[in-house]
Amino acid sequence: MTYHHGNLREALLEAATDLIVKDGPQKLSLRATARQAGVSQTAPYRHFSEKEELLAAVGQRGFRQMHQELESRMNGITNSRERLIQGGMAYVEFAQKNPHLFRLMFGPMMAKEEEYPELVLSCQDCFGVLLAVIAEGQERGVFRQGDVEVLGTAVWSTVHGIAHLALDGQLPPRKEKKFLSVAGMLRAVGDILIDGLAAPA
Amino acid sequence: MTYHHGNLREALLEAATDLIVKDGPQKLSLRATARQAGVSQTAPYRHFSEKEELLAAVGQRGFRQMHQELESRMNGITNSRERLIQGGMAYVEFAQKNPHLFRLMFGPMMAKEEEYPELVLSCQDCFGVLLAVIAEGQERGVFRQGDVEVLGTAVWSTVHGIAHLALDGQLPPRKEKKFLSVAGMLRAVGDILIDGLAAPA
DNA sequence: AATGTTATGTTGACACCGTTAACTTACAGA
DNA sequence: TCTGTAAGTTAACGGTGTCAACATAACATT
Repeated sequence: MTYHHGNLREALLEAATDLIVKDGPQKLSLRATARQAGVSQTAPYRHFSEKEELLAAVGQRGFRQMHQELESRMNGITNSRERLIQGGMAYVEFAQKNPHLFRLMFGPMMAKEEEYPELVLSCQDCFGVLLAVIAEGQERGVFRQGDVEVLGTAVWSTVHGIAHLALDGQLPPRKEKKFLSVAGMLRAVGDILIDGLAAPA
Repeated sequence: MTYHHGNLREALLEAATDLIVKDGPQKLSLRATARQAGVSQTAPYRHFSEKEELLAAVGQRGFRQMHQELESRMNGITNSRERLIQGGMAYVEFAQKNPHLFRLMFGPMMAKEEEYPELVLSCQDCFGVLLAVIAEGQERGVFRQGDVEVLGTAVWSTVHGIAHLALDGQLPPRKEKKFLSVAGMLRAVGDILIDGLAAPA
């Protein structure tokens, strides 16, 4: 038993992630996080200047995890169109499996790039995965020519929007159409988008 | 000066909206809201059972305002394709003009349909505007056939995603491409999507 | 007009929270 | 071994959400 914890920063991130996954970022208290890590209530201030900084670090961890899941899902698929779809599926599934974390990742801290540059960078890392797929598809003549970032933004926006709407329970379209799963919805929407993205015959 | 306020519920919503627009929903305190409305700190509990219920009501108001702005923007435009684009523009501009409110509207309360059915309904009202445009375009043979809600979800997802990414400062694509405005981005992305949405020649 | 009920406001209190200040302990290099 | 610094502690401040108990105004019935 040491007075110094040794690796408190990581322990706090673990604890905070646990609590957030359970109850959402709104409910997270710094004191509860410290408690969960078995440490006094002000110990976190040796590692994070304020609560929001801890939250940003948790978000950054989320992006790293998502990056990993994206790559492992698309691994081994060669068809560009299918790679894009599977990447989108992994993205949406990540959001559905970790709704609170996803909301935190794209929460209000994202808008403050000067304060949390690392958070923004780890987000852009994920975007990079998408850009690579599109560039590859362009080289193979599967996708239309044009600025990769513009095409990428089109895809990202759509997938990101689907993820958000799914979290909000607005997907699949309501009424009596519960038979359309989120995955089915994503494929249907993806088909429309990719038709527009396709290279002219 | 009356003991009874007369219309405290509306006054509280006004006050809360003001405070949220200024500092975001996170910072809003029920007590500050009461203060701003010139009333004791527990008076709000006569109109809202808890803080979140007040927030949900503010979000609902946001959806009503957005609905209005959507309709007034698309008013008078006949070309279906352009109607869709302009509607999307109004949607994204609303998000950019009211970032905190937009985040609140699509915040965690949206996921609890049983607790806040009216919030969800006022959201679907906005979706309805979009569905109408698409159905109209289908009748005119401008858009491809198919389930209106599926096509609508495709468009909504994209526009919604763009709005979110814009709030997060991820739009326009970073690097040196600041020349691409959000509006320009929306049009570029919209073109891709609508190409996929177009009726076969 | 008098009276009782209910809706709407008030004060006071409780436990919890974020954050700062001042203090203590462990370790690392001279 | 001494000393400075990093990493922990306790104590305290003002603010917050929420509940219980109380007060007043509006209204409905007679």
